[in-house]
Amino acid sequence: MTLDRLAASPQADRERAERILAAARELLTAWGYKRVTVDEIARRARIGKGTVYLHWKTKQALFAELLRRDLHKALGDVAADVGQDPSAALPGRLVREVFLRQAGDPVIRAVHAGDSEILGALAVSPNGVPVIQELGFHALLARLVEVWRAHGLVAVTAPAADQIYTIDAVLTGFITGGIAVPGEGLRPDHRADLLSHTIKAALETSAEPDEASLRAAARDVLAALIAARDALVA
Amino acid sequence: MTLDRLAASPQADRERAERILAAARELLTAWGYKRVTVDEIARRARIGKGTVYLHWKTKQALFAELLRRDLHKALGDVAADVGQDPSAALPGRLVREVFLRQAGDPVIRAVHAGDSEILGALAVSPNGVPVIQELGFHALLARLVEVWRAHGLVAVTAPAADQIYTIDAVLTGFITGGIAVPGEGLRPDHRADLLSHTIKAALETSAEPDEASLRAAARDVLAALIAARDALVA
DNA sequence: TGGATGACCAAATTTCGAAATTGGTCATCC
DNA sequence: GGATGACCAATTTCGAAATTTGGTCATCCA
Repeated sequence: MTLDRLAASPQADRERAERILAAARELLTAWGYKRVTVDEIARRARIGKGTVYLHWKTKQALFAELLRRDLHKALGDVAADVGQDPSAALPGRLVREVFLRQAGDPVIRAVHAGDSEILGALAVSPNGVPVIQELGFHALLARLVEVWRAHGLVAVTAPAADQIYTIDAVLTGFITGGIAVPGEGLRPDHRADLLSHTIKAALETSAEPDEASLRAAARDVLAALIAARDALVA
Repeated sequence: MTLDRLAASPQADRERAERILAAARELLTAWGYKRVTVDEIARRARIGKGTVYLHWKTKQALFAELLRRDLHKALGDVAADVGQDPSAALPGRLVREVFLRQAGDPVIRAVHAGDSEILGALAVSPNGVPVIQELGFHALLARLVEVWRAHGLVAVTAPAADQIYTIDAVLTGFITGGIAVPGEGLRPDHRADLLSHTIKAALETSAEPDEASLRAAARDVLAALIAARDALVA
């Protein structure tokens, strides 16, 4: 998404873009989209303001790439987990990983929570569609459910649409946190365990999956994650 | 919570208070707390503005009673269900009922969702505590989990605090709805079914409860609901 | 000579005092 | 003596002036 235009050297050019993105990320989590000025980003990256516009056409485009970068990394990390251990492809386990990524990254959390305070103009795309949809999260979730069903990891007696909705609602509930329970007495990884257990109980088949089908499912889940990750670059 | 003060007749006085509350409820759901003026309420109730202040000391006090009234009725309704059918006391069933009440009542929904757009100054009490906590929702939930555990309807292997948190998060997730899934393609009662199934799977013991303990649990659940309801009046 | 820059501009946002509105009171009136 | 609406202080809204900011481009070196 960087503008095509020659620089001193492709090497230096890329490194400069990284410096700009790093400055933008810092400011975004600290101040939120609206309060961050391009001037301030340039100052932190120790370049002129005009130089920012040699890399991105608009402020929005810059932050959109920032979002894609973070999400790209998160999806890659989750995919790596699945590659390491096939059982990480199970619904409960996978949702657990997603939860922990957002707990550890303010930007990703903002996306999942639809936090317009931080996301500002990025919260909804020009078409009025929430970024998280724009970013293909729903398509990925639908694909994952499809894979899980195909490999018998979740019950096929219930409609896939219901399972998608359930996962989305439960994940959102754990991310935003409940209303009634005061304070955050629970550690993120413990909350992740509760979420994992809930998803597992609500969706996974009671029978333990055999090694072979789990391994096959993991391969498809991995492919879906990588496909979703790579789709971000397009 | 009405001010103690003599009126033409206790009968007429009470009826007038009801007219005021009805007008306030209409306006609250249509415009939200902040945009509703006491003047407009009085106009709709066809009385002078000063008369409103013969019933409540402040605008906040008026709406606080409105909230309590709606919640009082909802808790009574749920209690009635449990009285009718003991199996309505099961976690999944009970949460289902709560979900349907909030789906059907804009004021209750606003309370559960923490909708400060509608609740305005009511969203948080003067102490900065969310209304829903102030209204004892957490205490009720804790008590219900305690009862369910005592009667073997939910597993006692997991800590009660975890179960309370889980119910709260899941319920909140279903009320606010997920982020990724576009549109509301699902009917409220169908969403209620999915919620019910999720809670049941995540918390209830696998063994079907015997008639006797279910009946005993229902009695305690009923008592807890009534106690929570009556606590609103204090 | 072309990549980097910051002065510059139109548009959006913030400021802040004036004007209007509103929660709450109370002298007045049936 | 219960009900009322004119009235008041305090808050909110309005709006125009002042400031800020996203984005451009003539200028400047390396």
